[in-house]
Amino acid sequence: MLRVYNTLSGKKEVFKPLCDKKVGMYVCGVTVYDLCHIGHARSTVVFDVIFRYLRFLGYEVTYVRNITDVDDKIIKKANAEDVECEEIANRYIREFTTDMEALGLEKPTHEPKATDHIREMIRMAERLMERGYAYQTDGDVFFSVEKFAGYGKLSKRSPEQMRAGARVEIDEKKRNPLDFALWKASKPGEPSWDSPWGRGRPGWHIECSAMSQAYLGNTLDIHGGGKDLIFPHHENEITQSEGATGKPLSQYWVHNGFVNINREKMSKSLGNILTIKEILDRYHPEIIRFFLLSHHYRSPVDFSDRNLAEAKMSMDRFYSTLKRMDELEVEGLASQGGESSLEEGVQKAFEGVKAFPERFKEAMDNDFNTALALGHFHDLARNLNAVMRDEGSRHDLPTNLVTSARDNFRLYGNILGLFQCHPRDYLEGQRRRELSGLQIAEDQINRMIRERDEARKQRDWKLADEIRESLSSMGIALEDEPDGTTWKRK
RNA sequence: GGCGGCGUAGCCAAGUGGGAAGGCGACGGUCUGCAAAACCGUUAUUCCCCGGUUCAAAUCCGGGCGCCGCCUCCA
Repeated sequence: MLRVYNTLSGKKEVFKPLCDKKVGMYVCGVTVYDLCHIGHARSTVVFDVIFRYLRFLGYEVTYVRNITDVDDKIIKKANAEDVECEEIANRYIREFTTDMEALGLEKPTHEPKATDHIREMIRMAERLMERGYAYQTDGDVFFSVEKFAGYGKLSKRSPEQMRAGARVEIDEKKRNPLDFALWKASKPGEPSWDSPWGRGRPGWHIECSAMSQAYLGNTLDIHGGGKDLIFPHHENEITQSEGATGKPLSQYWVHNGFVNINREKMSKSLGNILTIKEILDRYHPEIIRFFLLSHHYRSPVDFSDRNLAEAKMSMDRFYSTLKRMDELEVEGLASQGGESSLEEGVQKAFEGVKAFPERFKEAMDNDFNTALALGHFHDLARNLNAVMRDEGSRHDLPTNLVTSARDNFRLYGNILGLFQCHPRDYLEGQRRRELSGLQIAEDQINRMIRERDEARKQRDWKLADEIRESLSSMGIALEDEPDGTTWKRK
């Protein structure tokens, strides 16, 4: 039974969609004015995993992730480069799509752009005018916060509290400083659309209210996004949507925590923004996913070389285990073994493999505890390594042990977007990334490995060790395996 | 100032009423020409501090200390 932490109630609640087996999920996507960073990666990976897990549970999920393509920052950038807003938006939509594919994210069911739904936004603003929640000043339309009784219920603060510490700019056109724009009169040089209030463009929050309604109806099952969106964005969405429809906007509100860089908040002003592209240059996408998923989605995570190196080590270990299993499958195994006659270690591995699906599910059912789920993968790998390590008897392992273990990695790994590569491709992909930071070319490494092999055949251990030491000083570590010597970056 | 969250081993990190998961590191061992990898073992009598509730608290309540986020169209 799945339980989900709901920001609205501040508690974990049993997940029960409105409509039996169907789930409507809306997640706030990106504003396309710049390259995406590791924080966007976290949010999209977290909701990608939630999407996959819900489908695994048998739900038919409609997942909507919007693209904000009309916004102050886009306009600013377009003016700076003296191009159309559309050009900026399209450029960064392309980059965003490339990044998402690289991270192995599934495509949402719908990815609507704000500019394709202006009509719905105008209609919602009109409705709010009709119902007395909104007012017009010149060409602007504002939502009147004090008309909506529940204002502050998501972010847990009252309008009085907010006014006390208000840092919002005083806008002469607003009746109350906390009121927010549904529609903005456009200035020259800005994109604009016809509306009952003259040429203008939508406010930020209205796009999500209008698009979630267009694709998923009045009440969603899950509405998600980064923690920073709780206020004001999601608070305002609730206010608008519920003001317009009289129905709850979403049953469950899910928010992911932030990514810090070396314990500092990532921000433009600190200049420590790490883009997804920069990280992908150095780490295999599954390492990034593993790193993100080894923390609970609501906790902050700290991105640092040390922490990423740790994630890499874990992934290397998993793929070494997978590689060993693949080799065994190719080399051939004993046929189905009767479980009763097996030795203790094999018995234990068998039990681990059989218990895995239940353990995995239990972890994920508890508010998507991916960190615990990954712990179970570690247990699985350790048990398997233990029985595969003995060269003499490992070919006596029962086929069904190895195949069901492999299935666990493939099937449950898929929910996390991990362990989906061929081990060779993973190891080589990561190695290629690491080589680019070193002073040595791959063929030179291979040449030195051959020389060392020759020396070892002659039992010239001194020369062999010198070559190994020489490579080591260049950051290359060697591993002698039964079928030859491989290398990796230290 | 208001609101919210966090503090678990040298480090990373689960656990939210009754066993302190898992990983990294370290140390000892098996294996190896020596290594590495892999495996085995050891590594938190105790969960920031002080009180309280309870048969029982890392977990609930009160107070303190420390860190962080939001209150700015930042995921």
